[in-house]
Amino acid sequence: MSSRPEVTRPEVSLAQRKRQLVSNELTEAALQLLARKGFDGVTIDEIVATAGVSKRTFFRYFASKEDVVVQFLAEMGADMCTELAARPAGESPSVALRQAVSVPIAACADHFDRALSVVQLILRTPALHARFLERQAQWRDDLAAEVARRQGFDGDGDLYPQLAAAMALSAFDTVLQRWSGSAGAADPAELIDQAFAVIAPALDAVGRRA
Amino acid sequence: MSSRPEVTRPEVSLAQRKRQLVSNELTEAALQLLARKGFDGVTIDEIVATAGVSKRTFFRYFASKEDVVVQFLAEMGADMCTELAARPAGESPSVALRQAVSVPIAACADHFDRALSVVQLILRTPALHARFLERQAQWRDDLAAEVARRQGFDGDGDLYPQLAAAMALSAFDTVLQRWSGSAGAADPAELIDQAFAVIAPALDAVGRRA
DNA sequence: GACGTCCATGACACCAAGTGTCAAGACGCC
DNA sequence: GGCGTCTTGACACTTGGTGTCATGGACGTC
Repeated sequence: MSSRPEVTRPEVSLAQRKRQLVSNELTEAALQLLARKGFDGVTIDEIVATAGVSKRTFFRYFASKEDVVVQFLAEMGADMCTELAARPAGESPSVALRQAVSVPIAACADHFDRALSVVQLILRTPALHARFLERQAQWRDDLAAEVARRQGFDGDGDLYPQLAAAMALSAFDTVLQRWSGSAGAADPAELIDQAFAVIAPALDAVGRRA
Repeated sequence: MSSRPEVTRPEVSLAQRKRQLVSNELTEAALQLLARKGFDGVTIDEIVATAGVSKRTFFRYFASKEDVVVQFLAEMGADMCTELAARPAGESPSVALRQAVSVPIAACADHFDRALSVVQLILRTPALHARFLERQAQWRDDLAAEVARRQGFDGDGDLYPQLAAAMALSAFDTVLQRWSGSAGAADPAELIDQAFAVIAPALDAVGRRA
């Protein structure tokens, strides 16, 4: 945030738009090929040939073959944290977390077909599932920090924040699993409600503290 | 080696004992090297050179470089399921699951130093953490099936079994994390109790069913 | 004791993921 | 037009992982 006598184009620079374009092209080519031929049935060379760039460029945009899929859902974690931070302070943990988790779920329902095929691909491919879970572990830490802040925990003393975040993400996972298993037929919002009905007694039992 | 009055077991064939020997040698070499130089700092060639076998043989015993570490904790999942199945039918879900989760934790405390270094290695290495979580997802399904059986759920209708298993494993993860983070100083049994005190209200709220 | 079978192994070639390096081109600024 | 910066492609290279085949040892059978 410098008060620099600004830029002719306050919009994004041409270079950045080009970067975005290449990234989109790569993601598009990858998701289409992977959804059609499976994760192990597609090589990086195939993807980059389709997208019209070199292999080296692929790895300048994505850290790994898994990354191009998982990163497609990357902002989910950030969205959840943002939403949780935005919930009113007085709201109970179960309600606040349910709203937070609902954000990415709603986004899935939004881009229905695309999201469904990606989620199915991830859940069906061990290597992708593993990376997805690992990324979730980072979301969990972020969520836990926010829960601790909201509920006034000082930090590492109590297990509640970590567990509350973990339970919310378990609900998220279970919903995703059911949703993709039903080929999108199940209502995500309803599944979320059912899942949180199960875990809410633990989330809201946080009464006394030191 | 076998200084003990040897029982030549016709049960276990020589071939099987040889297999076990090679497997142990490989695991030993791998864990020592990995703990010392980190996951990315050790190549398969180094490991097999230390163990005195060929690279091809390594992959006849382990599916991947990650596997040699994660498989070291593999029976944990089976142990948990076995213990859960052995708990008395009348026991509440929270108690039964706590006992089940306590089994591998106690095993960790048993082989203290070895288990600690392995757990720390896993939690500190993204690739290993990912594989570990993915393996846990399989444990979760097994545990969920057993929970469903115990509580009389018919199967895929209700989310409770999946979520109960997920919560128990979240407790497991959180305990492992705290334990390894404290370099083994924290008491695992105490951590387990704390964790289950948080999630028990949800586990035991399973009242009515179809 | 010789023979045939099974199985684990090692050697080797091979594919695919990922990285380091470098030269060439595109862009922005003066 | 000239110059620094950023992006890219080409290429070589390391490493994880697999297919294939020949060897050799253990074991059972004659």
